[in-house]
Amino acid sequence: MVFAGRIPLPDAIIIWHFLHQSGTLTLYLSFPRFWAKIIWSNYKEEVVMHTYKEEIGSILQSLVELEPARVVELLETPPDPGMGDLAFPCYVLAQRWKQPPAAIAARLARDLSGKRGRFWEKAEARGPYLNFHLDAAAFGREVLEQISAAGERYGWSESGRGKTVVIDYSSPNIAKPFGIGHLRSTVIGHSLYLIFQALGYRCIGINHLGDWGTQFGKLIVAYEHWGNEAELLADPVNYLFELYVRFHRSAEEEPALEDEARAWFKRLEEGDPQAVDYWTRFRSLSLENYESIYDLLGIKFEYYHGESHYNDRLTGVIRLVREKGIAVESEGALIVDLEKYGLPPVMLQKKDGATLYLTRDLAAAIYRYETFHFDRALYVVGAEQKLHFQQLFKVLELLGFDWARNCVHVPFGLIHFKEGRMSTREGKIIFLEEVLQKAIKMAREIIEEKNPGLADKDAAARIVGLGAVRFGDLSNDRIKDVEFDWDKVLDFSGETAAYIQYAHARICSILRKAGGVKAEWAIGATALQAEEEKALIKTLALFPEKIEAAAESYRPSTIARYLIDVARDFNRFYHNCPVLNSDPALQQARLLLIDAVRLVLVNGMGLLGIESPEEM
RNA sequence: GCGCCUGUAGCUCAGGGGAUAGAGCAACGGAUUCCUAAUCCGUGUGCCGCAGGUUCGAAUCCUGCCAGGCGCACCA
Repeated sequence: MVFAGRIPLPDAIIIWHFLHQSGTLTLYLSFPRFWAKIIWSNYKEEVVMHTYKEEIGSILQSLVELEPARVVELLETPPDPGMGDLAFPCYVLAQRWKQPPAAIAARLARDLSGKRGRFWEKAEARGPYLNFHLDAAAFGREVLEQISAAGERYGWSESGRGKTVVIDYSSPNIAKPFGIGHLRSTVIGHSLYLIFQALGYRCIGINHLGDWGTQFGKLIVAYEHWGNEAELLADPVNYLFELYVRFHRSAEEEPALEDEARAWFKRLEEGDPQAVDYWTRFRSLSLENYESIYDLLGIKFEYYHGESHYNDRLTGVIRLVREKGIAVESEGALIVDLEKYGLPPVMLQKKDGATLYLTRDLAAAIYRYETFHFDRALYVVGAEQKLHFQQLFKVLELLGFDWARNCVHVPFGLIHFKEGRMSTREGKIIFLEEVLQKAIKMAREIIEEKNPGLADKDAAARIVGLGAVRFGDLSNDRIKDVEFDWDKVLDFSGETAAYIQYAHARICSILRKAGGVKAEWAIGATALQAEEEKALIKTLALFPEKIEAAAESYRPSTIARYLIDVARDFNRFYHNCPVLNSDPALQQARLLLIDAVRLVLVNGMGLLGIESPEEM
């Protein structure tokens, strides 16, 4: 509860405040459905809706007998800015009012003729639509003021305040090299982490390392048969990879090796010292490699809780499942029959007594809830594991955990070669490290060619190269499969991170020459009347809702696409509206505008885990 | 066999009930006395997989089919 003067505002949260030199205090408040600005000056309160959408929603409320929120939902953007900035389609009213939509639009336009709002200056009918035209000056000033005041927090909100979201991402099977296939979970998960954090959630990032299971039995068998210490220490990750591939090649002709591997894993689960010793070495050797890549990518986790972390909780889980009476013995194994729910049965314990992936996921989920009391738990894991998660969540539900419905599998498509899928077992894999290094090298070459005078080329190349790889993965809808193509990875033109970074660098260059900006210049926004300027301002205003949309659908691509739009709008502006070579008043307004663009680009790219260099 | 996902321009993909379906790449042409040409502008392209249905209105929702991918008990 916040008190605005004498008016109590329930459920409001102060987002930020700004004390002007004049003594005026500006408060931005967040309500459950909208947010508002309150300006205090001589005890007069003025409440202004944040967006013109909401303003229109309240204006139309009485005229069309619809809830403001419903009106806002129906509002859309006309195909051509010349038609207006926002359109209300009148079809919905046609049935209720028994009139053709065009007649309704005309009538509403008549009702509103001569009227204007704080952000719109006129409304007119065009066919079945009631089109609103923005007051570009008032709107532009408001947008620039807000962005300038919010700065590096522009777009952020408090909608997730007090809530916790646990995000399971990256989660590679170690003892295998970090392949390009691991990139997706890593960057999508990390981006979701940043997005939820921007919305005020407390985020817990967990790297659920695949550091347990039969693959370690396989490695031990391979090492016992063919391994040698010197080679292992010389190049641990590649050597383990070779052993892993060799195991699978040999196992095709000698299936007994698989039994040997299972036996070793069983020994590991029983705590056999020799097995544990092997496991510890293999685990730490490959983890070193993983950590170097996370460092390069700037990714951190709150916890590296691998599957092995839950070992001492597995018997408890098995006991719980038995107590609840949902498990049955079948062919010597312990399973849960899910036929009633249209799902195949799941196995929790093999006939040799060893546990499985799902058993450990069960233990992990329970542990996470007990530890973090999450409001939501996300699993950023490939779409091919959809069934696994349906089963996991169903078993949790059968165990009586009502928080099971807050567990969400965030699936993504497979990354594959033109020729077919990647396979670690067959050695058909691309090393992520190689991809990153090549991208950085290519970026470096382009910088050498385009900007030979740049001071720190290596730093810029690193940012641009890593950005290209990340953006390539984040800009398409995560659910779609992607084909790995070197040409595409190493392409820096068109809809890429470099396009956005380049726009950012251009802005920084202008700002350096101008020597800075001042928030007060927002008053001059009246001067921003060019089509390119109006389009840019409208696009900038969309940023907060894009972040919300990305979180709601768990799709960072929403933000990536949006940033392409921002950069494109900026580039058009750049080519048609000189900043430094314009009249002082216009120059100030334009400087503030491009500074706002800069903030949106930096904040938005930041949510994708991508940096923006000041020069490139 | 059963289940899930995907199918939009030559290629890669946006758009996920609303006005004439959009970008990038590739092709061709143009823009640099001026803030970085990794940019911008212009030219051409579509049975939105197919067939039904719901709706005032469907690329978008529903059903069936086709094609591709991915799953379906001792791997993770």
